[in-house]
Amino acid sequence: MLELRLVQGSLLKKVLESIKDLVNDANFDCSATGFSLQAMDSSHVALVALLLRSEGFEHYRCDRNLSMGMNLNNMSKMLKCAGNDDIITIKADDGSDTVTFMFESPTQDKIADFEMKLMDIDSEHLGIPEAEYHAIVRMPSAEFARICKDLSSIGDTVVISVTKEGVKFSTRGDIGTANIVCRQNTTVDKPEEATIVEMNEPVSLTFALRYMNSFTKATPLSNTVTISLSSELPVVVEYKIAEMGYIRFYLAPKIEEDEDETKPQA
Amino acid sequence: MLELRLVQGSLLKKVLESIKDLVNDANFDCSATGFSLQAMDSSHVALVALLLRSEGFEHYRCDRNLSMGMNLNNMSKMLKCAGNDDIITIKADDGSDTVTFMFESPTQDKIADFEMKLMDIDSEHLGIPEAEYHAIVRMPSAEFARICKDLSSIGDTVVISVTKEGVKFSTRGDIGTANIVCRQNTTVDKPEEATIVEMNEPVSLTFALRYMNSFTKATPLSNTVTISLSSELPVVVEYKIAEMGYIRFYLAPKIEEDEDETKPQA
DNA sequence: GACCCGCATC
DNA sequence: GATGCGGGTC
Repeated sequence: MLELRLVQGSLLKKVLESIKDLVNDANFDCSATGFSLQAMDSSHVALVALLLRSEGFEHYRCDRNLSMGMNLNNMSKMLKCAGNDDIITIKADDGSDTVTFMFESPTQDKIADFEMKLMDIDSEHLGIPEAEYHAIVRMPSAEFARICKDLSSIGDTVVISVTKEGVKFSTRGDIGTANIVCRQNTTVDKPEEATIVEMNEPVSLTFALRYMNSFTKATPLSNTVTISLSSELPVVVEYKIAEMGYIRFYLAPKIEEDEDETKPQA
Repeated sequence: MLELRLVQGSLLKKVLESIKDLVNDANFDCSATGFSLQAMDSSHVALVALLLRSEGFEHYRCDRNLSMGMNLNNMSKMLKCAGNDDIITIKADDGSDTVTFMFESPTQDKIADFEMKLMDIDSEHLGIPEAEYHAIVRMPSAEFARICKDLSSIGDTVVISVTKEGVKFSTRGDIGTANIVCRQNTTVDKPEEATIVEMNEPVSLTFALRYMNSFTKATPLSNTVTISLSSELPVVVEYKIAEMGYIRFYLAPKIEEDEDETKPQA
């Protein structure tokens, strides 16, 4: 028996908006710890890891670990039927092949329940080791989204370079080149507007903008984004979900080629 | 000679927006009583009845009864040329095969007139008997529209069930099922936000969501919608038009089939 | 289905 | 002035 009551239902709506374009089907795993998901994108290049800790739910009952395979597109369709202020409850009986989403309007005048069929999905759950990163950049999520969108109109890949001074996003395409430098800036009024660079050693890595732009769909979930970089490791793009957990996107860097061959294929 | 001056011209614009997708051609009937229309939708399944009473017009002159056949798409194109604050005057000479729409801007700085050809349309004007309904639901029109839209992302038909407690909208489709319950609620601050259920006996009827979603195009005309249901009778979905009349949509229920065959074809 | 723009609301 | 919602376009 599973029953998770999330007062801020819009969080779950946003979570689905941010991953449904990347992943078609995925298992949601419920345990005493929380509600989580780990999945590769459809082309098996990027990885999404979501965690919503049990403490973030108003009510969290999970009698035993449960893995529920869902079609994220269908799940998203159902969640779109919830109002942004609705309370969302996720229910499943043990052994059932369906999950129920219940939406309560703030006034309790409208109560909706949506039942969705579950699917069998075999997914290898990767253990993702905690790693030391050469550099960790924290910056406003909207700014990062804007940069990725802007650069993708020029080129297909972005080179992210971190130095003590800040972080540089560069691209190159048929029509020209672009470099956007964000200087470290901690003296801003509001902490969520700060750009903070923690650097152990300089690093410069290349990524496909197509995936970066997918990741930035999670921008509504958090004011800030954290980008963790090491040479030879996948970048981690993390959006914290207030009081509950995070959504993290992992993407392997492209192998750097010659300077004048900056558009290698994946 | 016909001359109808409607100060709130946006009403007429909204009326056309709400029926032009349902009905291609229709006769507008003018009499001393008012300006009215009754027409079946193009697939002959739903019926629209519009009434704009003469008292709602600033000036209403209709020397003798007149039936004017119009292509609603063309009429809508012309009305789109009127500003939302414009005063609209409808003019026709006896025996003429055209109608003229005149638009006056609020400041009188712009006066436009659009002449449209009339068409011969033979339409049986159905007498619609006043009926006793098993249940009448009044609810915010935007909420009803939202429910119809949401459910249509899951299934093709909606079952509307009224009990003393409230009204339930249900559907079923390939990806799952949905039930939305709206409880009776008269204690709300604003009367237009209330949900009121008058029930003589419980009723449960099935309708094609495609038509319901067409009807809800009339939502801008009124804050509330009234849904009148009886078994074996067409449902009436009514939007009152302030100070002037109403627009009503009639739709026959689908014949209920077995529980496990809930998606019959029209 | 995703993206962009305009309108309405707070 | 900023944010959220809805409609239209690609």
